[in-house]
Amino acid sequence: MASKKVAPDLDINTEEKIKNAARAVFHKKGFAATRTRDIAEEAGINLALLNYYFRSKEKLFNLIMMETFSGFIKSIVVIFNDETTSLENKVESIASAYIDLLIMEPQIPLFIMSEIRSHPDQLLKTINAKNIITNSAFARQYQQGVKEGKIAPVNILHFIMNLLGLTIFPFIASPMIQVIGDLKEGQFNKLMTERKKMIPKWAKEILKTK
Amino acid sequence: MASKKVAPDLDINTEEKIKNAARAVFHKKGFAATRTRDIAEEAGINLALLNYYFRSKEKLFNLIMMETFSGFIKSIVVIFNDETTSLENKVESIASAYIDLLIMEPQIPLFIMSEIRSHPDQLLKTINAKNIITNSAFARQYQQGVKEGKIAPVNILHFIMNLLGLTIFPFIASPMIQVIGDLKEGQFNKLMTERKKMIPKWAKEILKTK
DNA sequence: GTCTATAACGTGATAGAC
DNA sequence: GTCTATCACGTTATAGAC
Repeated sequence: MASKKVAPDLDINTEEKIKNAARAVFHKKGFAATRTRDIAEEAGINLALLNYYFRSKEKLFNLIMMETFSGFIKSIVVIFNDETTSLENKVESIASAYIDLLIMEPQIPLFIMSEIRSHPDQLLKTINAKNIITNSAFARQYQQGVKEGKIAPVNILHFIMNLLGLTIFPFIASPMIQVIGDLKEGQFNKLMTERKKMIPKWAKEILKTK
Repeated sequence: MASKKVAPDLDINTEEKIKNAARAVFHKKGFAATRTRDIAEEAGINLALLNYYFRSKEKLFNLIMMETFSGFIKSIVVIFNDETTSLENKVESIASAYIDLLIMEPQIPLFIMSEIRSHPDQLLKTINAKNIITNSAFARQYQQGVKEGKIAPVNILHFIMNLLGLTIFPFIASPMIQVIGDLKEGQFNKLMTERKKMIPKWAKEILKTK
């Protein structure tokens, strides 16, 4: 039995090689700026093979987009719907999970936000809208906190925007941040790691602010 | 003398008409997904005219990119370097100025962040790096606050990321926010307007949090 | 300055040999 | 399944008439 390979796709099948290459290139350049030839080259295969396996650039893109987007959303949904954790716990988990993910794959948020601009439907299919939020344990705990006077009576959407903004925005703006802060290799990720501990503290104060 | 027109470009010259159309289309779709024909059509002129005035798609894009980006940055720089206002004042001004701007032109942040991904040099030319931050009145006031124990000793970059994240991120993620929140026409902007008052309060708490 | 027509090129996709 | 060669098409850019 072959050993699990973490590193490059040496002995995995061609279909997987193409998908991995497509993911990398699409994430980096977006749909419109990506040429199928780029993907083929990245995968170390011939252009014709790409169409043999996936029929078209668009079909391949849709596949990658769906996988990336649902993976990105799933993290939130799972954490938000955990009945066994406190609101504070959920905030910590979100910050921690996303920062870990985004240190590994920093292009994901910009990729998703950019492509949604041109394929807005993709989004609506994958998410089943308000239910995710309206019916989550997270929302119930938030409203409960408001009722008990522990949380300021502010629209929960503000808090969600705040939490995601604090967590995700730095990765979207990283080229600007790195220039503004004159950061060297690795310093950016060090800052992001610091934020895993800071964001829950900031969020806690935000929750109390009227 | 002709009266100032806020609305459509009826009697302005062709060059300006093309630039306005190019700005609109590039902002919406990005460089790669934009076809020069789209711009020509939007401008109500012929495709050949575009090349007559601007030589190439890329030259036209660079022009728009420079204008958009420097306009976007200038707001920060001016506010950050005002010696006559307090730190708190500056936070209010940033939130207020950017939210007003982004309600009018919500595509700007995503446009800038996306295009910097492919043209990272453009950025470095326009910003003269660390000086903007390191030498600003804002930075001095921040360090002063830390020294006096009024502000928690946290890297100023964190605070900048927080402030911009709270202000700008909702516009970048607006399609997602609108679905998650099941928002109707206009409700999103109403939320953003609320944030003009809330962000300074949240920022104030964040500044104190160790 | 503005248009129509077209050249020149890049890219997605397929035919067909192996 | 994989490759080379090529087609078909869309897009940028220009030539040339008005």
